[in-house]
Amino acid sequence: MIINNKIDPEFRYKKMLTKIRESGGRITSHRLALIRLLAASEGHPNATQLYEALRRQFPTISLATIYKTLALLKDEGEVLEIDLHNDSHYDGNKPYSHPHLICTHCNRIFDGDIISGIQNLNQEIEEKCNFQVSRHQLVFYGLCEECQQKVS
Amino acid sequence: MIINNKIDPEFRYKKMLTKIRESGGRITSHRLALIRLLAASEGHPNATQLYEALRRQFPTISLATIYKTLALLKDEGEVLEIDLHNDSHYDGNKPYSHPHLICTHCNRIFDGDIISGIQNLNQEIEEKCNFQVSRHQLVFYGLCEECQQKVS
DNA sequence: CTACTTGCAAAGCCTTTGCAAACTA
DNA sequence: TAGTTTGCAAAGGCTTTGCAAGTAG
Repeated sequence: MIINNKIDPEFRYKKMLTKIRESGGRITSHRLALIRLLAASEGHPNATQLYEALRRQFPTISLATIYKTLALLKDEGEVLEIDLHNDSHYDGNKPYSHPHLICTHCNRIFDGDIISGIQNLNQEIEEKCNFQVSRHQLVFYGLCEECQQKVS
Repeated sequence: MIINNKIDPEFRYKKMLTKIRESGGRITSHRLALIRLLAASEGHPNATQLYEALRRQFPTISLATIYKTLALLKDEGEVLEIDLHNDSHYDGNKPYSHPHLICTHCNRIFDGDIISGIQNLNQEIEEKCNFQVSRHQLVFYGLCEECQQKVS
């Protein structure tokens, strides 16, 4: 089910459709297409990027629909919102808390869920701070491999 | 210089004033008062909270002035902006990247800079992802000690 | 006196909301 | 057909900006 540090988009696609149906939601062509994009979440798009991508195939689709469907999937726990400065990005491929690495040069967002130290961190926080962690948002800013060479 | 996991507010106060002077900025009564609040950053206030606090003593102060001074101090590296969902909070006491713990029940923001695992995390990211970390924003959501008892 | 800072109001951005028309099941 | 979803436009909330008046140095 896991391919190259990425969950099988087809699996995520079906899971999201099922969740919507189970909650009494309806499947429209716009939702189908949006969910297909979110299932892969290639590049961790924001609402506008999803909108632009879908507009080619569905010229009448609106940003409001994107936001409404994103809110629905967030409520169902099927999409993770990555809150950046006045610019939310979305991950429907791995909708659980995991670190992200953001390149300050090319602005790409990378998954950092290979990092193993998080579990220890949560435990350390519970022990030292008596704070019971339920979720997190960890963002590391810096230079990705490609940009390190360009900049240096 | 460090008191109870907090840097001496007086030290921070003087440091910020010096930085502003050095960059050709002027010291006004409003800036003095704002910097005094930021030096302690008790409770990690946002712009509106700083505004409300200062308005008692300076009825004519404006939100714009708060934002402009915050921007100035951010540029100088003397204030850390904590980017939360449509709501930035500020820390002028410890203006460097450090973790924050946010209680989802009482909404208080705690410093998590006692956590030692961060260094290892940065190193793990550089090794495994070939990503050169320059700064980070780590936010853990959950229940603080007091609220764990209230909720349970 | 000169240059910087202030307050006000307006504008910007992203996101949400209200509502009639369109559509799914 | 009944209830949900859509697009549009307007509204919301936070933050930034333009500019004339005020102030620090």
